[in-house]
Amino acid sequence: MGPNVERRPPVMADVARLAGVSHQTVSRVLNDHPNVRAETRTRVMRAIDQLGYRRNLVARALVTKHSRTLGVVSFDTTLYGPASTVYGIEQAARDAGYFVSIVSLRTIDRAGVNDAIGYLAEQGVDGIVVVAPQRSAARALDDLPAGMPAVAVEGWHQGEVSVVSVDQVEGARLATSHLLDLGHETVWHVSGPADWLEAEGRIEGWRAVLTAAGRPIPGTLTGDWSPRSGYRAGKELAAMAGDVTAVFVANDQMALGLLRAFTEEGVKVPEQISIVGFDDIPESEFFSPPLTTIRQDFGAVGRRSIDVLLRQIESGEALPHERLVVPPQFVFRGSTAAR
Amino acid sequence: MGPNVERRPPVMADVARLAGVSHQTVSRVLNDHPNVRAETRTRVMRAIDQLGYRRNLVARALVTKHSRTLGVVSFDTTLYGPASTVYGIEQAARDAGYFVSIVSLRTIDRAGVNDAIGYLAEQGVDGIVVVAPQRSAARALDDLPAGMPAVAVEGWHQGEVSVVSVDQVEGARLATSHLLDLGHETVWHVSGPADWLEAEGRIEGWRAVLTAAGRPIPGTLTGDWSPRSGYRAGKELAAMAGDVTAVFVANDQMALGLLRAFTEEGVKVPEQISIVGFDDIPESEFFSPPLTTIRQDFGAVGRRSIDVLLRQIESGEALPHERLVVPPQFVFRGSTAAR
DNA sequence: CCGAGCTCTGTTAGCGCTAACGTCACGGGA
DNA sequence: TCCCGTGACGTTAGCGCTAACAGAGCTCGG
Repeated sequence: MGPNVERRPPVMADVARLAGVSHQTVSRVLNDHPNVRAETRTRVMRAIDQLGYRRNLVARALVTKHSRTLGVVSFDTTLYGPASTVYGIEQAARDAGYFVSIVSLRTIDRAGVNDAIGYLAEQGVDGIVVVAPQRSAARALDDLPAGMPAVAVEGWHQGEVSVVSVDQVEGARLATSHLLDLGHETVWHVSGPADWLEAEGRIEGWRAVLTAAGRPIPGTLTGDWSPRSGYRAGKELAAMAGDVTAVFVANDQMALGLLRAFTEEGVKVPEQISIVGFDDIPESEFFSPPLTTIRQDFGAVGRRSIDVLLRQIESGEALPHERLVVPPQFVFRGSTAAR
Repeated sequence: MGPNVERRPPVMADVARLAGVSHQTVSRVLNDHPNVRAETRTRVMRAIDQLGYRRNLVARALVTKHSRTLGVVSFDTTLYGPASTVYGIEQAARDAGYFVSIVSLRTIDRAGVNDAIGYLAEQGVDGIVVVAPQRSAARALDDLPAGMPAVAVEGWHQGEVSVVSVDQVEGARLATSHLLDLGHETVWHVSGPADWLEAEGRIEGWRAVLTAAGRPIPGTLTGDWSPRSGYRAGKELAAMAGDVTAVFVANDQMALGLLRAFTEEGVKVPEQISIVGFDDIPESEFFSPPLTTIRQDFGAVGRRSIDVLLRQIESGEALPHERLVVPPQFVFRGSTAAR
């Protein structure tokens, strides 16, 4: 044990000393500055891995004003949709050389989202992605710190920020039209919870198709995205089995609940009632019967949102906010049949 | 437009000037230092929100050597298990005042995990959680940067770091014993992919119970956790319907695949074959039939891992590494019945 | 043959904070 | 009265990096 018992990690100056150059030259090597002699470069490199040196990005961020870190605020990343979106975001960010700092909210409201954004701002993120599926949460984007690049995912469409989302209305249209094309007189709808933008969009698309076709519009049943709520809705629907022949359910998990309820009540799918879901979770294909549904490309949403955000960050300017829409895709499987 | 067109965000010195104190006093207010007069404190606070000042945690981290950020490296956070674990981690960390920086690997191997750890170390995280469900990945923990606090989740049990995991062997025991208690002669097993520690643990527990009971041990079918692979296994099993009366499937998604295959082949569950899954994903309760399974408390795993990690960080010392085990829970539903 | 213009490297001055120490006023015990 | 402890600040010196400039040695054209 010499005098340096304190094994503090090596810093740039240590590398410089060992390589016999100035610390600035080390910095130049690390940042691929062109004006460094090849011989000097290798000498520095040798010193670097001899000492096991790693540069301190915190110090770097302090002077460059760029942390190369992006903030993500999301809600319940346990759900398939948010989880997939965040995954897409993280992948795209890392491919572009950015880190991702995540805050996932337990309950989502304006204050919570605001706090989260505040924390991330203090932490020095270069930009923020807000996965804001609820109206109340999306509004928090109105009071972003000045000059903070940001993008909303599945969010509100008329704020000061760009928005990337799947076209929910179109998805609902596809689902509803499919059912009508099959000869069903009308289509019932089990919706997501109020205040969720996705739920609203799906109701809108469903209603629009029925209206355009001049069909009666049944009252909607409201769920909370969970299989259990779908199960409850299924029981209700089964009770009116004669009247109901087609149901568009706002997500696959609730559709599973319906399927279960119908099985219990002896209602045959698709013989008596046809069902269309939404999301295309990996399980849907193996439901009994396999679920006809609308696929959302969450990965694409994540990637696109990072594209938009990075363009904003790297231009250094407040670009005009755009609205990017990812098309949904109809997936035909066994839960729907002609009347 | 005055001379200060450049609207750079306010810094501590700006607050100090406005409040008529030194920047150090501002710092003291921000850090709740006791020796500040109440009147001074309020004056500073007023200046702070008059300017909309937010402190720069990057600068703070540079001098304190603590970023209050934790790194998490995980694999495919789209899957229910990892997603839930990461969610638990994030919640626990934030409750303790820490941020979470995530790296999710596309493919998991030693080099990838090592790189991820390296990035996080450069970024100045105070500690790292590695969700390392595969043997190869778990080994990357052997070459952590010196002095970096770390904890492995669902990982290898004999490294230099603490490990938190659900007791997979015990879970498999519960599943297998249940089936034997029901009067089945033996139990087949559809396992997870090789190299996955969870898959190994479940095989071990299953085999141990059969061995102890002196029952024949059928060859295992191997899946990849996906419903599709379960479906394939189900087709095989259905072909030998007479011989097979009970199957323990290594996760719920594959169990869903089996269910589907059995439905197609006209094999009745649980009348002809009983099935037990693993995980208790939210959907399981609504499968047809509802799935008997083993619940893993991923949230608890996440929370415990943060406990261990923070204890390490805050003690500032290399504590003896421990092995924390979260008990699994048996959940009886409709997919199993007496022979 | 000389200065303009390169390439390569070193020196200096911060980035925005906190730690450590210095200073000053006050107050109470001998 | 003096002394010293203590509360409430201010001042200074970095943390580990990069940007900006400085300077030394070289090439090359007129």
